Amino acid sequence: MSSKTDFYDLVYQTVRAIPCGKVASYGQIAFMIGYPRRHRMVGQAMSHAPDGESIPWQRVVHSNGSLIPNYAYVQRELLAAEDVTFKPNGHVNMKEHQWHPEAGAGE
DNA sequence: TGGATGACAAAGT
DNA sequence: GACTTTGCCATCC
Repeated sequence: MSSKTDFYDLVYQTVRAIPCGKVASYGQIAFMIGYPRRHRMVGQAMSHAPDGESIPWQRVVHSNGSLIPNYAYVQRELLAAEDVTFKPNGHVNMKEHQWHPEAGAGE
């Protein structure tokens, strides 16, 4: 317990708990699992995350709604399939799709 | 052991 | 609204 591995595991479970058509920011996830200062670790957790575990990493975006520069193209396709809408500048409509854990998918 | 790096965030420009 | 600088924490060399 209280290990970095557990932190990653919490991230994976939280990300996996994101409902369809919703997105969450790194800080949002880090905060809800109890580590508001570890938003960086969330990103690293995703980097080390097993993409075979059905982890919707594409639902994880910047607090600003911008996608991951290196994966923006993939995210856009995946999120578009999730019924998520984008702004004319290519950013996610956080206002409409930001995940609210207490609104239904609460831990 | 110490320095550099990274799928970032917040504030400032 | 988009870019730049600073700060945070764990991992890699």
